[in-house]
Amino acid sequence: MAYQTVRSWDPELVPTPAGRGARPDEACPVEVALRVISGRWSTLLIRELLHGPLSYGAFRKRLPTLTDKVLTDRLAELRGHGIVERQITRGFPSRVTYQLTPRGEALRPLMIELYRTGEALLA
Amino acid sequence: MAYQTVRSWDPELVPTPAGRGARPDEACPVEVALRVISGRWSTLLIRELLHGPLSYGAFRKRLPTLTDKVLTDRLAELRGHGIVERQITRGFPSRVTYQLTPRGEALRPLMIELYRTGEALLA
DNA sequence: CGGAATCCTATCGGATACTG
DNA sequence: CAGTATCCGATAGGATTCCG
Repeated sequence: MAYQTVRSWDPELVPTPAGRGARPDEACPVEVALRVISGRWSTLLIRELLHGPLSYGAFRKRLPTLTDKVLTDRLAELRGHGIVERQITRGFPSRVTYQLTPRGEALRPLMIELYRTGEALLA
Repeated sequence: MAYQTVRSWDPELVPTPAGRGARPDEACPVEVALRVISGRWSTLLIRELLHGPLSYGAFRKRLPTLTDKVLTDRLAELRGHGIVERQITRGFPSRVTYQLTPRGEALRPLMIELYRTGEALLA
């Protein structure tokens, strides 16, 4: 009979089997969360939207060095993840605004924790 | 006189000027935190180490599809960030183990929050 | 056992120009 | 105002081979 060391999972760190894979896994909750906030500029867009809805042009004013292509890419990605939605108001001029969905608002505690952890690492 | 809308920062979300930049910034706490956990396999290595020290070979056994190159890269990166340290025990056989530093242990709340948020997004 | 050195490819994101 | 369409260089990370 051979011995083996069985590792028990910390139930606070890894409460469900979904986080116990032996390889990168789309369904792992940690990766799900990371995927929606990952990508250059993503956290900046989320930060802006956590303060309220913005138009395309308002993004460009607040983040002047962000190019159209990347802004469009990121907004599409965030919309694809159900984090952001686009509101079009018809009329002259027709107004387009982006805002967080309830799913998007759910990112706030994570953003706060990221900030906190980053500050701790800097100290 | 022109009007302008001045945005006030949510002091819980962005408590210090370090997080108010208009472009991606290495010194932004959010990016600092993201940088140390980013990269494929990184969160898996951190998860393993949050359960205790591991040898190089133990990593390979627990994460069989992770290649030497990437494992070496990630460990070097995590060591460079001061998250992980390497302990060498002389003798036969000479033993090498990797473990989290106190800075590394400080990532635990963030990992838990990532998991929580990911589960919320999946629901 | 515990790595380092090469090579190769896919994706990412910046620059630029154009459009309804 | 609110985007699209191309192009293109830099990295990231996987496969493979070799080393003390």
